[in-house]
Amino acid sequence: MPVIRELIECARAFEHCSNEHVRELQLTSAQFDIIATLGNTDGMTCKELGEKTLITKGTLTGVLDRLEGKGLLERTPSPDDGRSWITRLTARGQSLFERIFPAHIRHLDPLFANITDSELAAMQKQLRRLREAFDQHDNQSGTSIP
Amino acid sequence: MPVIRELIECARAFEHCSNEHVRELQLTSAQFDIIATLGNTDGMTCKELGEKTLITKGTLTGVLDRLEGKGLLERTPSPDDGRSWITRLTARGQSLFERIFPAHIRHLDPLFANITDSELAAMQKQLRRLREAFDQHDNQSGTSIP
DNA sequence: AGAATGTAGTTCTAATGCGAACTAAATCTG
DNA sequence: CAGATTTAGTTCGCATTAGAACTACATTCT
Repeated sequence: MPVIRELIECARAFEHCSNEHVRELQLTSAQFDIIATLGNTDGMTCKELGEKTLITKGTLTGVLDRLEGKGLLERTPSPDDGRSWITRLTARGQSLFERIFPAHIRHLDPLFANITDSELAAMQKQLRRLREAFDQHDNQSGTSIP
Repeated sequence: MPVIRELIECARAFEHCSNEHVRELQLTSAQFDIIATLGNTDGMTCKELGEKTLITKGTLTGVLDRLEGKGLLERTPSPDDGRSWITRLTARGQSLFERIFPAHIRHLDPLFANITDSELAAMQKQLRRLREAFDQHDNQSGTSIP
């Protein structure tokens, strides 16, 4: 499965590039991901955050705790749903976001310099297809009820 | 960066598929990876193992410790290099490998059923290109010495 | 309304994961 | 050959990861 190897290496290589820049800001990759997702929004629930950032809910609690500890975000009870919380950036968090997010984009941008948009789009399509095959397989082995 | 998102989702989806099967054998993904890499070999050094499995050396020590604890592998000092160890499967490890490796391949095989070899090859090539862009960027920011 | 079921978040455990500091051995210098 | 620099592997600290069990609130169904 050389594709798989390349897939994983590629994902790691990207994360490494991204990490390198993010670590300078005393943030981890996951923490940056959250800040970037919450930036310029009115906040969202844990569930939404998890879906957008691909962080599992069990992990999310810890990541959010640490960000809350740093004073970068706050959690308020949801008015609509008693089980749920709205997580949003604090003023400090928002200002951090505004400072680092564009810089991060600028940092990553050159990575894609030699690849055209249509190539990227093609890759995305292929990857999606592959992922759907994986997901489908998951469901099949999960649901043995006819 | 929707490609990146797809890339990461795809890698995770695969690992999830793989995990599901491997966990039944009381192994973690990383542990299986080691077993699969050492199977049918005369053993190799930590460094080689790290390169082949993409596991960082710091992590590797722990993974190998646990496998050694299970009696699946053994470490003997390298005759050539006093710093280095040869890690190889024990008889139990080898027999486990022979039992589970083909089964794992059979488990994963259907995932790729709907994708042709040439498509996979094309993806691999694209991913490689992308990864090389990432790696290159790493080196650039790392080495500021001309 | 009341029971069964589902869902949002938290907590827990065990294992990675990464990077940095460390030890010991090897290799490269001069 | 002595000293400086690499390299192999371990150790450490901290954060993340998956997954399962748990709590509390919502929804559904009758």
